[in-house]
Amino acid sequence: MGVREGGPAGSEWAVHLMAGLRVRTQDSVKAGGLSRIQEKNRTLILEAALGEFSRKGFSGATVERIAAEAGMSKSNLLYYFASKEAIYNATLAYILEVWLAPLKTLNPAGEPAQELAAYIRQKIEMSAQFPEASRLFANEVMQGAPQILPILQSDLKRLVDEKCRVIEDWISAGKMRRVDPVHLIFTIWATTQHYADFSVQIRALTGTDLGDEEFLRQTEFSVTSLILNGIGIVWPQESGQSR
Amino acid sequence: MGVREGGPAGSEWAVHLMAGLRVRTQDSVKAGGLSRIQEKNRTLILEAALGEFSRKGFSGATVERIAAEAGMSKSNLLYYFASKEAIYNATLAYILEVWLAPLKTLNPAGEPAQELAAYIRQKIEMSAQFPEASRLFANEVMQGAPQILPILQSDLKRLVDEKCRVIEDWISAGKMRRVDPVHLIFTIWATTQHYADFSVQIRALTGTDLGDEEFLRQTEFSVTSLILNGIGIVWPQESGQSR
Amino acid sequence: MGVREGGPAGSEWAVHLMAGLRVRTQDSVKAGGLSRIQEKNRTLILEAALGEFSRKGFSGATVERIAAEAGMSKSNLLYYFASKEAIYNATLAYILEVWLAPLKTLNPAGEPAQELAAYIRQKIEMSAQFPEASRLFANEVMQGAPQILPILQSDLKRLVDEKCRVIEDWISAGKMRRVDPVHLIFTIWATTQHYADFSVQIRALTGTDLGDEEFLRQTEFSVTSLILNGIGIVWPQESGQSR
Amino acid sequence: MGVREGGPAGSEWAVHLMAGLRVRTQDSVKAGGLSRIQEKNRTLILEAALGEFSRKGFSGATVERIAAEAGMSKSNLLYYFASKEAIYNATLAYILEVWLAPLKTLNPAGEPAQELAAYIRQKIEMSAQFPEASRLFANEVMQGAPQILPILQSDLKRLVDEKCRVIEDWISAGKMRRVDPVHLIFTIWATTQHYADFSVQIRALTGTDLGDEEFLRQTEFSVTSLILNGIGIVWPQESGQSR
DNA sequence: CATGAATGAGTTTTCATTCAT
DNA sequence: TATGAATGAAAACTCATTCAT
Repeated sequence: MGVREGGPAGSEWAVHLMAGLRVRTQDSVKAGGLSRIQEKNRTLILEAALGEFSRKGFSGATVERIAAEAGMSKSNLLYYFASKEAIYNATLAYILEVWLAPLKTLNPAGEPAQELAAYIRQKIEMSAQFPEASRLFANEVMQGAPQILPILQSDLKRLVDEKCRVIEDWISAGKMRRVDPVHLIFTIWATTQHYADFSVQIRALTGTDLGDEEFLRQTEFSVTSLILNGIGIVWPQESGQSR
Repeated sequence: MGVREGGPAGSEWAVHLMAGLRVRTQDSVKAGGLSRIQEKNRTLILEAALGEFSRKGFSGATVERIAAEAGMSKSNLLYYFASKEAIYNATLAYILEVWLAPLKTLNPAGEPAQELAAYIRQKIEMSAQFPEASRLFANEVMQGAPQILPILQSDLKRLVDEKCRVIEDWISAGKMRRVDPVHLIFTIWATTQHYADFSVQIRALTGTDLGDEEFLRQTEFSVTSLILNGIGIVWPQESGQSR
Repeated sequence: MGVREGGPAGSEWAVHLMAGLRVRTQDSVKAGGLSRIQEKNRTLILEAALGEFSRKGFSGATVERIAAEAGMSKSNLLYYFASKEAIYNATLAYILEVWLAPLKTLNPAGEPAQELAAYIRQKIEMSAQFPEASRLFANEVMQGAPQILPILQSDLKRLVDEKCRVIEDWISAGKMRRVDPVHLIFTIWATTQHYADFSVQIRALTGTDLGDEEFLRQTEFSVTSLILNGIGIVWPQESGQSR
Repeated sequence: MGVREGGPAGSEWAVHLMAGLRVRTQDSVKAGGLSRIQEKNRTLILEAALGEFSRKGFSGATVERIAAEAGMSKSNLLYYFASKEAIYNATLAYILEVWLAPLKTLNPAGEPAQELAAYIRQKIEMSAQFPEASRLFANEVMQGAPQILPILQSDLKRLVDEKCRVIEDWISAGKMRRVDPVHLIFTIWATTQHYADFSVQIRALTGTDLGDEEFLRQTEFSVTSLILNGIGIVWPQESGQSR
């Protein structure tokens, strides 16, 4: 599971995002771009780091294990990233945009039913495909967001404010029940990410998790229908087959 | 915030639970009982450990900081608990029962509206009063539940199965919309715990968190109303003022 | 040679100074003083560190070698001093006062002949007994005095300014030739310390160094007579036998 | 200050010496001579190395910084010099001859007043123009002269012995007071080099150093007059303006 | 019950040097 | 000539744990 062993990415937009993200990650390193080999190694490292950090947290992770998983020597890894913290930050950056992207797709011109259903579906698919990213992000925030707090306060805040206004407009237009938009967003985040972050618990209780196609569909359906009903939108049951 | 500096406990049952837990935790340690001072020190350690582990995770926590926060020497702390892992396990145990208690109160004989609303309210109040416990638990599960997986698979699974049956009965009785009970439970867990686990993010986006009485009420109302509406229960709006 | 293997300190004032210094070093650590064992180990470490740092410089020194020379494990050494830099600073402090002390003894009420002769003699004996201290100090200053620059600019400057005024007074009183006092002080420092700092070169050129009693006397005589004559003081040849 | 950024060389003979040295150093490298670019790069490296080694000492210096300062890659630098130690040795060689050259100019046929005054002036100007060289040399000797001890014992010893005989002759001829010649030489070295090696301390105490023309003249005057008076030579005050 | 002293295993990092192109 | 990539050995810490008192 996760970026590394996820196989061919399942949904179009996720592939697209990952591709975009990589490009951006690259040219932020040095003017002039990276050599083929650098690009390859950086990616290997970041994917190994994502696994290690999400499994063990920052302190529990070791540079040596990341290097081993990336198939290179510790020294060589440190040739690419100056320190453990630098790897960690790069890994967060590697993930952050992808992780926050779905919210951007919420289209003010669309109908809340379709828009929110699509958003929830994307979030759940993210949880299914990139559970490690979800856990890494959760870990970072739970420890007080030492690295990304500024981003949360600026970029994310701006984005959330904007989308809250979209929801307000839908409410004003009578298209959905009056709810506090920010709590609606939190609810969507909470429910969808829960399936990635607590997958061990979910597996302990249900015997399966989002890695299973069938369970994924069920989850998508349950969450979407509960939330849409919760905001007073009659949700056409025949969705959830989108994949 | 948290167990230690929680100030006057907000709700009756939580106080009751904590008190109960303490007694139980304490006298389950060693046959023969503990001296007054032992009892006091164990509690000091566990509360310090809760803070440290929840802030830093298992690997990031240090025995020295726990000892310092508990106001004793490292050596003395290790007189009470044989190892860091032992402290960690004791801390988990210290918390687990309290953390899982609310679900037990779901009364089959009650009406789903009242029962679920009460359950949600309890969970949110737990998040408000014991955010460190929530984070500790989340951390443990996210890292694969190395210590508590067996408990999840046995005790928790039994409890969840039982309550799922309760919900099924309510559905069969036509008292609520047909939803997958386990997903309903997950949704309640996810949304309520989210406010504790991601409080830094919530604060970054809203400027406040559950520590604020006003925000706590808002959250309680939003979450409860969304979920109850989501399962087809008309929820009397004037609740949420229960505190 | 040096503090450690210097045997019983040769001259009274040096012993006195070292003793004074130690006391000061001790109680600057923690209120309440150090235990017997701590005092012993701190001293062992500082003396080992003095040797290592003076031989290899800060970068060339290794904590492991200092620990070995102090007869303890690296970890135990780091129990006493938090870092290599801390050891280095403590070593500088351990030495600095002793190193700068002789200048303080320059007595305005005395005759320049006696006073300066005594000062030169002290400085040369310092070089003979604590060549490692001299080299450590030289090293520090030559690398730009990263640690002690503030002390040079404040304490030392004050002291030098004061003693320059003493010399000015002697000049005004017609007791010595008109020279720039600060250059006189530099000349005394330079010549006396040179025998410690460049002892390897001196040994290569003369076959001996200040460790040899005979050479020590010669040096004392040559330097004192050259400088005193240089400032127009007829120097009674029978001194230099003071030891 | 130093070789690199020395600006317009102050005195004729120093320029001459440096020039001579360079030629000699260069074509002594490899039989067959060096290409234009090799010659240039070797010089760049040696000048960068001089700065780095004199600032940080051998252990504190890094090949990478030398390479950076020389404007080339580490790998390329190591193409020119097989190892860090090789660079260090070459840098010492690059400097040594210049550093020791002034003593050679002491002319037995001349008058001690002129000869010694000229020698002192040369040494002080060396300190002013090549303080880095002075510090490098001091560092090497203070660490036990690991690289140049043989040279000190052979070449330098021969030279010093020879010049001691010159001084003896002057003494025998009644041209100066009876002093131990070797101590006289040490005194000249010590005083003149002190202004380069301890320039940070000098600046801390006087606010200036040999980089300042005015201070340079003062120093030259003070040191020369003190030493010449010290050996019983009446020194014509109006010199020291030679530059 | 309590603590200061000591330690060994592990972890991050630095850096001279080598390799391949 | 020149350089980017890679590495191994060393070094400075960190920290849970043990020991002695």
